[in-house]
Order: sequence, then C-alpha cells, then structure tokens
Amino acid sequence: MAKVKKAELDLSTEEKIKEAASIVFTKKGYGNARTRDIAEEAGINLALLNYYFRSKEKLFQIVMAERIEKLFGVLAPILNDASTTLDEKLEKITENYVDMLLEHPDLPIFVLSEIRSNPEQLANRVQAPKILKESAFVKQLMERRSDINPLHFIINLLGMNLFPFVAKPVLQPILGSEDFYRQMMVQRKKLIPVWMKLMLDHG
Amino acid sequence: MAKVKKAELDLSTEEKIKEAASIVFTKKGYGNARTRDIAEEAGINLALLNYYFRSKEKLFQIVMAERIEKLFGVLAPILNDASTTLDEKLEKITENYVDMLLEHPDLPIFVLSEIRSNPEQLANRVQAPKILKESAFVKQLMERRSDINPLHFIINLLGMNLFPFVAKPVLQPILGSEDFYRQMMVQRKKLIPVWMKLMLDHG
DNA sequence: AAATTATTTAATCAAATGATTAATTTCTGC
DNA sequence: GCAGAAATTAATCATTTGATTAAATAATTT
Repeated sequence: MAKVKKAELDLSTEEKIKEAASIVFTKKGYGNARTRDIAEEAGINLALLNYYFRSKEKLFQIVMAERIEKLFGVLAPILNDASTTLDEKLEKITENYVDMLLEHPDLPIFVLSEIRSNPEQLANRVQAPKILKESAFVKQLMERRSDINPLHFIINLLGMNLFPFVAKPVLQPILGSEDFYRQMMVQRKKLIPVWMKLMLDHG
Repeated sequence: MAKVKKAELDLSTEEKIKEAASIVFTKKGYGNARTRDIAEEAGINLALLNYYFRSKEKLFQIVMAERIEKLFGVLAPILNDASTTLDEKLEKITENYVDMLLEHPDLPIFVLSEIRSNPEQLANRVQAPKILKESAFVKQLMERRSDINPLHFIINLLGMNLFPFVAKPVLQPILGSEDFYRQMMVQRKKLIPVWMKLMLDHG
C-alpha cells in the first residue's frame, strides 16, 4: 500500500493518468504543473503520459472539459426544468453545489483561473450561459421580479454558493478548523435559499 | 508612441519592470508568465529584470504583496471604524470594491488562485482576517443578528462584490458587451447594500 | 574632463521540462 | 505455446527558460 491512492487501485493506466492529472492541475494550475508531477502522482512512467495522451496540452484539455462539466453541468437540467418552482430550483442548486464543493473545494478557483489565463479557448466551453436566457429559471425570475435584471440574482446565487470555496484559503484561517468550515458550509445549504427568497420578495 | 503604454512614459526602469510584472502575472499567473514576457511588456532587456530584482520569484513576491494589499487593504480601515454605522460600512465596502474592481477586474481571481497554488506561503499574508474578529464590523453584525454567525454575512458581502469579477470570463458572454457588464456592476453598488440589509433584518 | 559608478545590452549558460526513441516486458488471439 | 500487438521502461533529445557574464554605454562625482 503506502502511497497508493485508494481510487487508483484497479484503474487502467489511462484512467490513472487522467485522475492524477486532474489532481495536479487542479492543485497547481496548468502552468505550475509538471508532467513529471503527474506521472509521479499516477505512479507511472513519464513516457506513458505521452503514449496515452500525446501531450501535456491535450491531457489538460480533456481534464478541463471534465472539470467544466462538473462545475457547471449541474445547472442546465435544473434551470430548464419547467415542472419545478423557482424556490425549488434555488434549493436544488444550493444543495447540489454545497454538497459537491465540499468534496471538491478547489474546483471553482481552478476552472475560473484557467479560463482567465486562456479565455479565448476556454470561455466558450461553458454551456450553461447559452441556455440561460431561454431557461425556465430566468422566466420565473422575471415573473417574480420584473424590475431587476435576473442576472443579478444569478450572480448572487452563484456568488454565495461558489465564493466561500473560491476564497477558502483566505477564509480557512479565520474559521479555524476544517471541521468548522464544513459546518458553516452545511448551514448555508438552508440559509442561501432563504436569503435568495428575501432578495426576490423585498427591497 | 505605438506600443508604449501610457503610464510607462516617465517611469524608472525598476518601476517599469514592476508594472509590467504586475500586468503579466495578473493576466497569466506565475506559472504561465515568462520573464521574457515581462521584459517585453516593460520594453527592457531581459537581464535588467534580474539586475533589479534578482529573480522571477523575488519580483513575484513584491508584486504579490502589492496585489494582496490592493485587494484586501481597503477592508481594515472600514471594518475598524467605530464611528460609522453597520449600514454605512456595507455601503462603503461595496462602493470601494465595485469602483476598484471595474478598474482591475482580474485582481481577485489572480490573488485567490495564486494563494491556492501556494497557500502555505501566501495565505498568511492577508491581514484582514486577523483583525476581523475584534473589529467594530463584527461586533455590529453580532448585535444586529445574534442568531447567525457574522462570517456568513461577510462571505455574502464579499461574494456578491467579488464573485462577478472572479467569474467575469464566464459572465461576459451572457451579458454581451463590456459596456453592459459595467452597467450591471454599477447597479450593484446600490443593490448589494440593500440586499445585505434585507438579510440582516429578516429571515 | 577624467575617473568612478550605475545602467544597459548581446551573448551565453545550466537546469528544467515536454517529448521521443529504442529496447524490454506483458498481454492477447490463435 | 507462440507470434504479434500493446504496454512499459530507461535513456536521451531538443527546446524553453531563468539566470549570469563580460563588454559597452550613460550618468555621476570630483
């Protein structure tokens, strides 16, 4: 055993490399990640990285597509669901994000910072924006508050959900223990929908 | 003229390099930035970078300290001011952030992503957290809402202010023009304090 | 103005890094 | 069990990249 990661046990070499790449890229970013770091993390020979994925860049593109999907993929089905109320959507989105981000706290900062350093190639890969304007969600928002651009509420919802994870390295020292940080994020699952409803119905 | 940046005109070589480094590091991140990029941006010979700053790493540390100060330095004086009301603080913080971030939109994602990729060295450089707990701001928050951890409100305030800039590359395509993006951010100067007050007084 | 110091430049170095190669081992189909 | 294919390895390559050097130029001092 020793250094072998649990999930790595029965994965194929290709999957091991992709897993390792995801870990290393997410932790350090593309520019700070070394193919040798990835090979070591995966426990494989460096040449295998190029054997299976041709290049660091190609491997990154594959990992990045998966990470973008993981971060924004949850949105589309919820936003487009005409059978749920606006309140239910707010609750679903929050619940999904908090649960997912507690498991992958550095996902948002990774995706957003990589998009920033390469916007022309990556920004258009995010699908959610494209469906947004025609979504049931936006329609419901406009019905409820016709005087405020619905994007404000979307920014607030995503901000309250994602920001505490984006800023985790700064917030953690304030909050003290990792455990207390988790506690607060769990509290927010109930609080964020309440706050969103307040903003929608007052002011 | 041509490619010469306006601010660069009468700066000393040392200042030109620091300015260029700030631009290049902020746009690409440490790992993707090349000392040759910085030299070119500054319009100076590559060797001068090492002549004035010893190394890329040292130059980065200097730039980073300034960027952290720019992003979080505005907080301490406002948070500690016992002479202003909580509502005034919310308005001041929001006004300061929106104005500053419209000029430096990629500042938050830069600082936060660099801290993520090197937390042990950078996270403790942020001063704001240290003074936070003893601040007038936190006291006022606890007075107003004793049943909710004041950090929730701080997260929401920073999230609503910083997140739209952190996520700018993703949001921009939805909003369309740069001009419309600016418009929305200006709107938020009035909206965010209103929303914060709502959260504090209801729910 | 001469001497000294500071700045700038072109050329070069050494290490890091992504990628390839050729040989070896393991697996698969027959 | 064997032949061919696939996977793996150690060694090496070529380029990039941060940094240095020695010479040239500019600024400052006396």
